[in-house]
Amino acid sequence: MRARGGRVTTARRSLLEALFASSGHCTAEDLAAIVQAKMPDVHISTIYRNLDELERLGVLVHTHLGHGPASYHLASSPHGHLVCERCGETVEAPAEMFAGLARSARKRFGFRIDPRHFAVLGACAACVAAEPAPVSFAGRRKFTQRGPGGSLGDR
Amino acid sequence: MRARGGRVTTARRSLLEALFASSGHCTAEDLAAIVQAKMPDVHISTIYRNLDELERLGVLVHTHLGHGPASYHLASSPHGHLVCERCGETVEAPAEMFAGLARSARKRFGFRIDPRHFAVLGACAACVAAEPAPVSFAGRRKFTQRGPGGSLGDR
DNA sequence: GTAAGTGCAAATGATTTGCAGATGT
DNA sequence: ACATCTGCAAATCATTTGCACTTAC
Repeated sequence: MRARGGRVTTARRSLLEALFASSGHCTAEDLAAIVQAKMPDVHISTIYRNLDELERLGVLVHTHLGHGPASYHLASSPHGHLVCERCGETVEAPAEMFAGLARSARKRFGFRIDPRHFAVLGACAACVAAEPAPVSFAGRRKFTQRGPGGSLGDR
Repeated sequence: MRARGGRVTTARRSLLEALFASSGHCTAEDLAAIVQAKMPDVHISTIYRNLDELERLGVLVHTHLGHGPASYHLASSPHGHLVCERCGETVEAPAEMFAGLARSARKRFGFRIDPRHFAVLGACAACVAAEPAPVSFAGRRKFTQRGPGGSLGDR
């Protein structure tokens, strides 16, 4: 099924391997790091170009999990994301959780939602518990995904 | 109620006026344009700093309606957004549309969602109707919000 | 052989930051 | 007076693009 419509280059093959290896939620830079471990000359712009291409082919999708870079993962098993605004914790939300929203969006506005492209932000269980007082949603402050380790085994 | 904790400067007052005048969904640059119409020397960085400040005070919130710049609006009347990936059409989604999602997120993950911060993308009624064949969600391509007119009266 | 793909450097767009000078209280 | 704000220029971060050169087919 590889690269229908284009050429099979080493950079492309390597990018796909990186995607399969690190199942889910890598930034372009994460993937670049993995690919460059074997092929140091593969440039980040090539990564971006191929991610674009693979997305156009429907092989993968990108998602915005918050401020900061986009995350890429294979298109199989469609799911949305819940991301904690405090700690960056990300949980995959199965498509059926969006069924109610999808239905009312369609009914009221004729709108068909795609719950995959942008994450739903909020507060994870741990952060809700650790909260001082229920002051609505004031004190938000920018957070960064991607733990101290940088790429890959992130969290 | 103005600027509790800080000073009342002309730039700040003017920014608030711009926000009240153009009810809802302005980018920082839109707001800068409005402010600069009267005070040409107010710099965009000042706009950003004050938007940050006002958000910290809970006066306004920012939302990401897609790729591209963030939108700011007054914190009153909490609502989410549905944004068409094809044409950029934006509709305000009343909070209760997210009730089902909020409930299942809490039940399954202890997660408390904030439907305001990121928009839910998808396809608006017009674009769904104009669609050739139901090819799932392949052919996405980047879109730009902000119609030809630029700031303000945008749609 | 030739068009598609690549590496690199430079451009882009949105936002942030350092700093010296201006201004609200 | 003096800390807070502001204007400006430069920095940053994620991503894109132009171009000359390689490479898969």
